[in-house]
Amino acid sequence: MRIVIAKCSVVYTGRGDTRMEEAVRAIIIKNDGSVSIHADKSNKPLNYMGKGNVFTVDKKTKHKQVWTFETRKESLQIFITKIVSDTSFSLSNDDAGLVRDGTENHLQGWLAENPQTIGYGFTLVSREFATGAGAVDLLLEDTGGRLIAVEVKRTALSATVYQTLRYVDALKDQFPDKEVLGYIVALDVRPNTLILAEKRKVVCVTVPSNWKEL
Amino acid sequence: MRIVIAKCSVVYTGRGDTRMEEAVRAIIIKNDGSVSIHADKSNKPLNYMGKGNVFTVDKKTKHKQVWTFETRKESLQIFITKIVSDTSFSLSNDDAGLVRDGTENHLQGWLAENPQTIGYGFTLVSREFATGAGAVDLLLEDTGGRLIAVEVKRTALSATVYQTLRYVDALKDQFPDKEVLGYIVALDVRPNTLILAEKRKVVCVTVPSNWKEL
DNA sequence: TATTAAGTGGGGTTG
DNA sequence: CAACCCCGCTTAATA
Repeated sequence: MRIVIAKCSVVYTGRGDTRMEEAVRAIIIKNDGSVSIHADKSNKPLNYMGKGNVFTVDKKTKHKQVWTFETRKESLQIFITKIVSDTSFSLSNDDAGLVRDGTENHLQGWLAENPQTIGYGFTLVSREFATGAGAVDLLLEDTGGRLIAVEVKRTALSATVYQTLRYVDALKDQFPDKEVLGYIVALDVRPNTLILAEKRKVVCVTVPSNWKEL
Repeated sequence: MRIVIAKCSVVYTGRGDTRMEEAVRAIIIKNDGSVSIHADKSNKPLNYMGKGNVFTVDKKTKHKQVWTFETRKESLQIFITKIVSDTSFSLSNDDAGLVRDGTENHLQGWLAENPQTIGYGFTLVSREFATGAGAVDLLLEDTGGRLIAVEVKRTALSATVYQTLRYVDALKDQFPDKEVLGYIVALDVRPNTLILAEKRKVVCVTVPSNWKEL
């Protein structure tokens, strides 16, 4: 990992076009070839390019250089005016990285094992059940033999309601003799989404954020 | 801007929960208080926290420290085992940052002024026209007096088709005596999206990525 | 390989 | 503050 502090301006062309006027910034070049350019604020870089680029240095003079990072479709050029510092460090190259807990996937798994928390007497029919409109997260059945199509989300938005309705319609086609209900189970259901869901007869269940402790 | 190279493990709790085993990583602490932790790959940090946190250091011994970054809702703890390097740099504090060109907004503006590029004889009725299902990007009219609801996107996905259909339905309610057509104009239309769009009678128009030069 | 969906998504705009 | 939508989104799962 190489960290360069330099006065520079930057031009990017590819998926979009961006440019930055001259300023003193931190340039981080990593082992995999990725590069990011940082100002002294925000955890996000001002500009960046992923691994897999070709890095070339065009030395006009000792203090006038153009660094080019190029892939087939994109190019990032750093016009170096003055280098303040240029250091390389050796980090762990077997870094296991980040482990996530409590994602939607965990929640879905837990709900599959505890369907009665969604509604009294509910039992699991299938997980990721394939309908004509895509796979529904959970397919349940209530004590009256009605099918329950459950869409699990961290945050439920209005599009989630329409998504659930498509599953319900597809299931009604598949099982013409059954009654089918749509449910949304989410950590966060927006007020607007709730209103829309009620209008379209979709039930929303909010899961407390500490569901893991149950 | 302070750059620390250290052997450390990390725990984050807040919007989600994450943890990282011990490894040598780069820790970047900026002037606005934001922090990010980097491995020697990817332009993105392994873990981070935005500005506005409270930074406290709990020194067990010279080489055993716990750095805590806390906001009201989140907390990031870095368990420092060994510090390899600890340097501070002064960057521009008046960095003007990034300027973007050629975004979807630009495209939408250009299309509003050149509606005939979408279809022969099309004329602009309104931009960001409010329907009951949200604002449609462009509302046009063809020579036959039909209304054209245009959704402009960089990349058109299947959800875009449903979004357009909701606009079309809402416009039919608003103008029961008019015929209403749905159009998607995008730089990139995925094959699957195209198939779905044809099935639902939504027209897709692909804009060449060099539209700016026209 | 391509498509879909999740993310500690981020960030801006509008009501 | 919430809702909505774009982003050079990125990234992982999946068909």
